[in-house]
Amino acid sequence: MSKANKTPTINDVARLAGVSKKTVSRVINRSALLSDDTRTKVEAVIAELGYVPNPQARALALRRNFLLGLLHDNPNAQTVLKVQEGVLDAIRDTEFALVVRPVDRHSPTLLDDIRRFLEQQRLYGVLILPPISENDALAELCLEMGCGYVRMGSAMLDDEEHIVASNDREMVSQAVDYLIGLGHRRIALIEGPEGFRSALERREGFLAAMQAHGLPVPPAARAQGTYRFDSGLEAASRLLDAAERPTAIFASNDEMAAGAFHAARQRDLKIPEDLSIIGFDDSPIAAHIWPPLTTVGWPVREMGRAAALKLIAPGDTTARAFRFPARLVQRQSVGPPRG
Amino acid sequence: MSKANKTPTINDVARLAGVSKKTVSRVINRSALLSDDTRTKVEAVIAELGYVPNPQARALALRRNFLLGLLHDNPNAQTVLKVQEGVLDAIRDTEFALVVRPVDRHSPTLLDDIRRFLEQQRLYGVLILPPISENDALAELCLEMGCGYVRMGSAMLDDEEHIVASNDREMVSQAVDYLIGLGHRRIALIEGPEGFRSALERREGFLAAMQAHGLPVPPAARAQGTYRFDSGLEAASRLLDAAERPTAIFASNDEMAAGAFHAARQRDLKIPEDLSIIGFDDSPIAAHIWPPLTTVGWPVREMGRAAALKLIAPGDTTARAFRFPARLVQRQSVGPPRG
DNA sequence: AAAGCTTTTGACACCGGTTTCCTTTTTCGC
DNA sequence: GCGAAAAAGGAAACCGGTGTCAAAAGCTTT
Repeated sequence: MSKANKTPTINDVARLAGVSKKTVSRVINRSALLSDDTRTKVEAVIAELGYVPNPQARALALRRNFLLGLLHDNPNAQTVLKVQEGVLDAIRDTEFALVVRPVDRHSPTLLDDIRRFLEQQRLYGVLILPPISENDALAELCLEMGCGYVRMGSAMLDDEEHIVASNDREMVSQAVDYLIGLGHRRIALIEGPEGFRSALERREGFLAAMQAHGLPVPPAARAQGTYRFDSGLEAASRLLDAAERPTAIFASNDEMAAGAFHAARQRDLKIPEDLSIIGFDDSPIAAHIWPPLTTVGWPVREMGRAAALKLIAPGDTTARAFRFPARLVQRQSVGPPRG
Repeated sequence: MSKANKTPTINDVARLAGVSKKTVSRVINRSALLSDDTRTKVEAVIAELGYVPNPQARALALRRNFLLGLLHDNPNAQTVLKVQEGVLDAIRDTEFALVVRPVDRHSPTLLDDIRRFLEQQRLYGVLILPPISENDALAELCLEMGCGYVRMGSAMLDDEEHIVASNDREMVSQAVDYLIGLGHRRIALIEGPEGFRSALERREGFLAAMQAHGLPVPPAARAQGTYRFDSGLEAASRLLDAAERPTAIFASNDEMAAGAFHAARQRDLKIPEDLSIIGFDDSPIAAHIWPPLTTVGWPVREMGRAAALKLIAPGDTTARAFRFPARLVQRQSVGPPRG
């Protein structure tokens, strides 16, 4: 009576069930060494009281908590959210929760900020999204702090424990093969910014496919962007004003592809009749521009799920895949070249 | 020597400083009753050891933790992420962290799932994003569980403690005034789905502005969508095929506006010459379609920050504002009507 | 019935903080 | 110089769980 209305603790359960705390603890943790009798009895009391173990107390006693962190630099809102959903898929029905932490890639105190964050929150592990997942110092920091980590991205490192990656290079090659198969010969590339592993992989995939078919890639058929809309517009403008106008463009992400759409429109080029465009990411924008953009999509949500599983169930071999296949999403921005 | 490499605890600090735990605790919590002498001494040891208090132990002792939750139903990735950033602005340099929890609005077990989530994580408080922020049962659940909460959205309730809202109605009115000022008379509305407060507010804002100018809104000038791209396309198709074709359309969000673009294009209507379109949200897509979409943007990040402050510093009156102004973002999808 | 196992259970210390309450020291007025 | 009040600091209990280890109970075996 007197202690009404407080959330019940393990002690309350123990008292009501007439057993010790430890026994209740055993029931909670599904310990094998328990008679069915006591188990049933304790479970009844737990149900009656609506008892839920206090996660902070557990975290303290076990000397580890059940918080996963997500470090990201907002490259693409949709991607970040899909990863969050994937992580949630993985931790559903567990006691884990997901803590997010946006960071500023360009901050000079980036590493210190993250260190303070890890010290303060004592996370079980963190997921690191591209592009900051490419920062090796960050991975070392996690190691040093004894914090589990998984890096996501289009990385080339073969570190099965700490990497969940897509296979950008191969996918871009396939996309370019597809263009070539349709008859395109003059295919231009809008590549991503220097220093991004994804930009590198996509470029290499592009060049490899062209070379495999013996097609030249003159400097005028390559332009660099920043992964942003404006830069795609600019890059495409340069490409389309070249002497030998390309009949197709591969853009290293959808935003830049959208910029290229704009550049084509300014020049009265019809898509896909005068110009085919392929993007990368399958972001929402791809479906919402006109004509809908053919692009390469990677299974972000599944990757988020796999990354989380790698942290919380490292023994689970079903989650050991670490290189995920992407697929070409065919919409309406690609056709055979004119004539 | 022997206990090397473990993260230092309050006991280690106490021993090295030659004081009791309690004194160290006093230093951490900036208690007033302490001599400067001891304070300096203890602080030196803390710095030397790189001691950081264990948040789980603190949470246990204080009977409350420092976790804020974000409940959302992914209406719009960009919005969710901006809110996350706003919350991070608010909790920077505090010990709070942000836990995210996507939910499925249509799940029959929605409330139970959230209840379990709150029971398990024992959050300090939660932020609820639209559209699930409109669910009153959810707010009651939080109250019942003793969990602080703030609802965000375009709500009409005047509950300064628990609401952070934008002023959709007034903003839509202004947008429509703007169209009328340019000379438009036949203005159509694509409204959001039944049951969304935001859809309601935006519709009311639209109708109020039309009525204020004595302009009729025949049934053929109204169509309902689901807030999704496809529905905008369909709705606009109906509107544009009506006997009296409108010269301007207000769409209740940007995605549907993008769908309307598509419908206009199918009918060879030029934007803005033949048809002006205004959207709502200022989502990334608005800047990435062609022509760039004039739209109404609301200060999502600031609202996220305000919502978080309401939870963690309820006394702070600078954050008491609860109705945020939106603003018209003028791009290129609006012009005077032809002729 | 006693001895010897195995299974089940509980007492107690501990995780790393905070709170309560009490003792010691300092300050200060007279 | 003394007593009293105020300031400073410490001992022990507590928050709600888990780990260790030993005791109790149940079951064979002889």
